[in-house]
Amino acid sequence: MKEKELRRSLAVLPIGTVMKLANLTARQIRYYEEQGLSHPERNAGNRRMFSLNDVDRLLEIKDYLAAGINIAGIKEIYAQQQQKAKQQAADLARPLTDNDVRQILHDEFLNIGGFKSKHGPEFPTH
Amino acid sequence: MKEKELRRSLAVLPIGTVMKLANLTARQIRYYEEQGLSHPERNAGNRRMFSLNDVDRLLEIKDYLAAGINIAGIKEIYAQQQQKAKQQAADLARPLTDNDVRQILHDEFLNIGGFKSKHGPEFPTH
DNA sequence: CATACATGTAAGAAAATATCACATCATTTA
DNA sequence: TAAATGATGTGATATTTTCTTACATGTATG
Repeated sequence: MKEKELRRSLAVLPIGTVMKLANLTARQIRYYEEQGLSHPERNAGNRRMFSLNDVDRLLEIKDYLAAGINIAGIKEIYAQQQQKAKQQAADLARPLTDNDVRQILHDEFLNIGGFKSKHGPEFPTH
Repeated sequence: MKEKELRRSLAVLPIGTVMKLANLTARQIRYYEEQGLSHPERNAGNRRMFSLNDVDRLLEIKDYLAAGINIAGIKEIYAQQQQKAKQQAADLARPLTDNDVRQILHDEFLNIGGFKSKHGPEFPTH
């Protein structure tokens, strides 16, 4: 359902609403943004406007903090998630080159002999 | 899904957001409220706060107006819907009286003979 | 103890919203 | 046709919300 995704990413909530929904102070919300953990949009008047996804993210940050993870740690977690997502997108987007195909076939033969492939990232197999 | 219903009825949107979502001016939105067609909540500072259901209602009003129905007509439509809803709630809420039971049983026997019940509103059958 | 981290708080400016009053323009009615 | 009505625009002014910036605070950590 693509429409639902769109609704969840629509920036429609002012900070006052988000404060209540997430039970956070304005100070906390702005600080998490300052630290690069949250990226609410801005309207024409420079007011922060949040989506439901933004609220989810804030709740997540709150949970991590409550679990004793500091901001630097949370930043790292999100950086790694970002990395993984980027890799997956790349895997999906890049068409197989002739070299990829040769490499895959080569690995196949190696596997037949009981050897393991030395290649880390998997290619889409279809 | 009761949770979804709750989300849709949460008053989280300021009038500025609603203006964009429904493509209405603040004047129009306030006027429809003044006419009793819309009932947004107010926050502690007297600012109108709208739910998704409120936005749906505004879009509906907009459609009715575009269809040539005036405010009085729309008001009547909603009054009738309210009536129907109230009746249905009453139907659901009222426990069966002994008399209801007798009446139903009586109808049953009539139906066996091929006759139709003369009673309009249905009672819950379980 | 000195530092860093997460948050509180205060000041002042800018933006958003409130109400109220009057204007406008089209349609209906007397 | 003049007058009334209905839906919306516009302007003034007050209040609320949010913004940025700066400094304060308490707790944990080296």
